[in-house]
Amino acid sequence: MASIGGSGTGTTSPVVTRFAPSPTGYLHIGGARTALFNWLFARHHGGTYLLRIEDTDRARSTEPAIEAIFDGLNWLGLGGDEAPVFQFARSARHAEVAHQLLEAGHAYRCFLTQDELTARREKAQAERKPFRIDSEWRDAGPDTWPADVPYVVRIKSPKTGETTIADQVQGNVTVNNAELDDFILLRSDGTPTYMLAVVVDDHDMGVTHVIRGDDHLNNAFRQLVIIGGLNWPEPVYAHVPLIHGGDGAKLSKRHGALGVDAYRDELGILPEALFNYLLRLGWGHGDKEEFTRDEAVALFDIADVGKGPSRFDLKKLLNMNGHYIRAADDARLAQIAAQRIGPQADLALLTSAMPVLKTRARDVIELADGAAFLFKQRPLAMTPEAAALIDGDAQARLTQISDRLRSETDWTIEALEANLKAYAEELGLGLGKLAQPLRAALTGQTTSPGIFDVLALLGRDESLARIDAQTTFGGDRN
RNA sequence: GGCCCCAUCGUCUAGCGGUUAGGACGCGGCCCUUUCACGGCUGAAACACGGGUUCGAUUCCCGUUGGGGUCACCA
Repeated sequence: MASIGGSGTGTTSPVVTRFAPSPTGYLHIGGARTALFNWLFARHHGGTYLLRIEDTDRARSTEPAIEAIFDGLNWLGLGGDEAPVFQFARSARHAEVAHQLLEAGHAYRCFLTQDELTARREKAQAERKPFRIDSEWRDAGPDTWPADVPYVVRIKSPKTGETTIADQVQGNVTVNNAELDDFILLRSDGTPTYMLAVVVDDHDMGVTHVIRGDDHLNNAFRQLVIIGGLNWPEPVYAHVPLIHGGDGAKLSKRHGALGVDAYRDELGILPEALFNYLLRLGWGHGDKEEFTRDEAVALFDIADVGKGPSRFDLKKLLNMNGHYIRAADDARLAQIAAQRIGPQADLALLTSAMPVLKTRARDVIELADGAAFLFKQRPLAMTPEAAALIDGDAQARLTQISDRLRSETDWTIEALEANLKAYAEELGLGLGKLAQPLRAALTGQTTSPGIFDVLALLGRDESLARIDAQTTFGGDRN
């Protein structure tokens, strides 16, 4: 085990990481990657990976969002090692810690109202001066406290000196303590703020490594003030860069930031493909592009994560998805495709067709579309291009083909191929002249798996029936 | 605007003082071929700029430019 001990204790404690989403929406792609990195880091070090739902914002947290997050996480195989912690349920403990800080003199009651604060903020802005809360209540004694007036509890941030964090991804980051304000720990209604809750929960959950989005880097300094006041050990921090959209702008909900459920349901992505893609976004290991879960666990190191934000590239995800589709088990793919095709999808047929279907699909949608011809009802609906292929000449040949195939006793790919190639030779034509009209008759489309595969898959009776339906006999030869 | 962070092909990245700057996606060409794919081969494509340090900078330092993050009784 690596000796990346927390800066608090000298001994190496078992690694504990956590993914702590707030359930105000689905699990988005950035969150999924943060979860992945936490999971990978914990696994790599033989540690524990925990989940915490930060549902203290009662107005915005919803039950469906919580379910969507668990659903997405489980789909990716990133469920927590223990039952998830719900932050809101722990508010009493958060308040208890705030009072501990109050008694130790590291926090104070502040009676400034929101209106007063807003006024001061606006004044500072008007004077183009940076605004920093400077509450006169910071050092006020109990004798000056107004009675029956609500107050908030603020932390006493240091006003001098500087703090540096040895961030595992960003390196050493230093900030002047003067930049830190006396932020709120407990609101005037007594509820804890995020800043307090995170620190308390991480401590109580035994979190040793905090791996989260870059947008929390500034918060880490504030959280350190609380940790210092409590004399708790500091966790190791690793702030990973955010993921941007293809245009470089922050990936937001209206900017192509889909929930992972959309990648599965609407884009037809396989979980192992998304896992691999997310892993490669911001992290690399030489020239290696594909990683199994085990390889990822063995090779992953949070220190190797890039410091700059990366852009999300759907084309590459799709390409990777194609790789995983080709590598996936046929029965499993048949199962997935069948859900999209409908009740008429025959699993056995679908499974046997999968080898020739999956090289032609980058996602599950294409896979299902490519399989659709297998289950079409006669007479087949023709695409305009396919219909155009069946002209008078083609119909005549189709009739000939029907006759030849009808007397074919060996309905195998090899025999069928030999048969039709011989016919093409007799006619002095390329196989393509025969294959395209045949493909149109058999599938109603101009593209499909190899024509002999199609013939074999459809079987003698169905093949002949589909061909005859397109000849001059109009399918009525019997 | 203050503070913090970042910077290699269009994109994801390898590189960790001396390389023809490598791979992948995408793009072009060729091959395979009954269509479409897959696959194989191949081509174009990058060290943001300016100063240093050094015998030598993509690599180390500073600045500029550009991009991002953050500044709530949200999380």
